[in-house]
Amino acid sequence: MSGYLKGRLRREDIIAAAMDVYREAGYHGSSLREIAKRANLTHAGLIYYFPSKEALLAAVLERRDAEDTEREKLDTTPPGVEVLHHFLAIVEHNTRNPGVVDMYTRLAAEAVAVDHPAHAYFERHYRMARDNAEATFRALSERGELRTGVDPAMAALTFIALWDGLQVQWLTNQAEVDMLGSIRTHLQNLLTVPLD
Amino acid sequence: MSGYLKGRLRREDIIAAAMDVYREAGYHGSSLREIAKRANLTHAGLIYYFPSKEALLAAVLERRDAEDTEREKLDTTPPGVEVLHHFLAIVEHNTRNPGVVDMYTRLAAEAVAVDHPAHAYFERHYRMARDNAEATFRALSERGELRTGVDPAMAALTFIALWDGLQVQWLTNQAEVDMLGSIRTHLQNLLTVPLD
DNA sequence: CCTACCGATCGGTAGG
DNA sequence: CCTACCGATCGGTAGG
Repeated sequence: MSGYLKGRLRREDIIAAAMDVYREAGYHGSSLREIAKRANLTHAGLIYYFPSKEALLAAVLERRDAEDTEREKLDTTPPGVEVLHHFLAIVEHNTRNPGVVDMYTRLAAEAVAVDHPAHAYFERHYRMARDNAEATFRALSERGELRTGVDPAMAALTFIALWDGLQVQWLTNQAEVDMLGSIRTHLQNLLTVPLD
Repeated sequence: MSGYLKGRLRREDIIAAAMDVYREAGYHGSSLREIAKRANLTHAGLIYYFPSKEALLAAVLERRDAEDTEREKLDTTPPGVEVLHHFLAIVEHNTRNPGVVDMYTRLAAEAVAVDHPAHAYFERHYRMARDNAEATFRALSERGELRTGVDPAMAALTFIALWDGLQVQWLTNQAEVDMLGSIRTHLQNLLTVPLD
């Protein structure tokens, strides 16, 4: 096994451990010592791989985006009902992966503070999500597939806000909250065509 | 000025300072020393008034509820469209008080963690909000004022989730987000009668 | 209400 | 990648 490969695997272990700890304690609440312990090394050893606490956070966010091949596909899907199906597929995927949702929600909430190291990341993330949704609703509107009086920009904002809010409710009580059904129903209520 | 009065005023100062710091740093991110400094005493002095960090948090949440005479009024309003007007009045009031919304959102997000000292408080808070909304939609449904096929329980969950999600978006970008308009439009879309 | 202190924990560095 | 350490900060206590 080459030294480079070993190093890469070690980094992956550390990132996975960091995601676990961020999920439980947020960024500020987590310590390099706790993350290092779960990756079986000392906190000084961790710093050998990631030069600072912030650099590790950046690596975690970067890998999360890299994993999101779904988002990649989203970018290349032409605006229309198909995009809504893509959104729903992501929600369904999330339903089977509460850990990632939990980590993301935890960090996003913390990063509302302007001086949080992930603030810029999430600002960009949300803007892209909103723009994407707005373009979709606009295309639907031009084809007459959006109910009369529904404004694409407001529909986009409402959709993203609903998605976020539902994740929080779902994380608090997964048994009682039908995240996928609620979003599907909400979208269907905006459309003049069936969503199936 | 009586000693008791002085003590009560001092406590109010400390609680106000705590709300400020919680808003900026959350509960775990804030220190008794910083809160104390803003209330013009030492952190040991603060502990003279509130025996622990958790006791101060409890006092902050308690006072926030006490201030919410609006919620009190909500409890005594019979289910129906009038309750929706009450909800919208709260949203409008919040629009003029970003500080309190910010503090609440920050704490609520942090308290998703089950071992957070405010976890039980927010669980109760959300359950009450959801139950209240569900009873309202149910009453509307029985009078035929809810659109066909709208399920009161799902409408309540969706409404609370949307409200929460919009607050986060609004806090991040107050200029671009029409919180009140979005909620009003969403509600109107569920009804068969005008919301005015 | 303060001064003075405690034990614990933090991110990061030195030096190997 | 570790041991050993630094300066800073934390919540809480003692004792007045």
